[in-house]
Amino acid sequence: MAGADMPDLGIGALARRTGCKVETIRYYERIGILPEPPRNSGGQRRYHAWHLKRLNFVRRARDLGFTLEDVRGLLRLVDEQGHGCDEVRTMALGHLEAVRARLADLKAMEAVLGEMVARCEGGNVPDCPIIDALYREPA
Amino acid sequence: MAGADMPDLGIGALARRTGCKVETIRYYERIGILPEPPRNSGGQRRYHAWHLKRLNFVRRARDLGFTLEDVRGLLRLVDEQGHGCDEVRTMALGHLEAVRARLADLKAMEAVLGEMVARCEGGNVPDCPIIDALYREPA
DNA sequence: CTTGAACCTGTAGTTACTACAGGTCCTATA
DNA sequence: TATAGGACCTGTAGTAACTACAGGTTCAAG
Repeated sequence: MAGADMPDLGIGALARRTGCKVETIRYYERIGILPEPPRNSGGQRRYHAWHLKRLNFVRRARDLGFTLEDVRGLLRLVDEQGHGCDEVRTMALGHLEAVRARLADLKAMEAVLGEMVARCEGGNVPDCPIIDALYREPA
Repeated sequence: MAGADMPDLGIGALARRTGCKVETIRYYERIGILPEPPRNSGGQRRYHAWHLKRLNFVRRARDLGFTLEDVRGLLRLVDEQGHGCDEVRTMALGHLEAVRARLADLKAMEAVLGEMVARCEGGNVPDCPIIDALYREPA
């Protein structure tokens, strides 16, 4: 029996519960990622559990590196009842490949940087091996 | 005896030799990364070997993931004669750490994505395990 | 001399937010 | 009930690092 049943949330409370910033939530609404919530008599946004769930979905997908366009696609698939699991899988696989490519890039960068720094251990030589390395091998 | 002595280069030739786009070169000039070259009688930019060397330096540093601000700092150090090798080393080390942190992030992403996709292998279940995974664990 | 590629400037678009400015509303306390 | 101050509102502009035009000039080859 933690939170009783939750009537509705202001934008700040939603932000706290999802880890998004308030401005980000309004931004998602503006670009159509999060639907416009109802407003109270004073014109302020009131969110329900549904919005919380959806925003958490968005945030998790973003954390995993999906672009907002990807997220838009995933949400579309989620919203079609009986969504095609293979479409979702295809998107996730494509993204996984992109992540792996980026990983390979970063590993190469790490190797070059690591070697540059290691060669420099010596200290204060007049012609720095790091600068030299940057001038050499334009890839 | 490859290229004889090279008198000067138009912006397009410089672009071809460095792998930068023409617009990028003009952009670097605008923001002060690449100094303004002399112009010919018609007002077009003429580059020399020095610019080629400097732009290659910039490009290589960018390829290694240094920001333009980093590059600005590196160039400043390069231009001070008797530059401090330890300053350069500190920058490179800092950057190496950033790269390693990003690598760790990406590896975590890869693991989660990989597992999501693997659980989905089965095919066309009505409630997709990937979507489920995105709804679960808001991290 | 003509044509078409290369070049010029200046501005706006991209991604995914973030940060104001200048106001209105809500709520708790005195 | 008055009021203080936090939460909220809209709209715009800024960030990084380019990229992509539009609407013109210049260059070089034939």
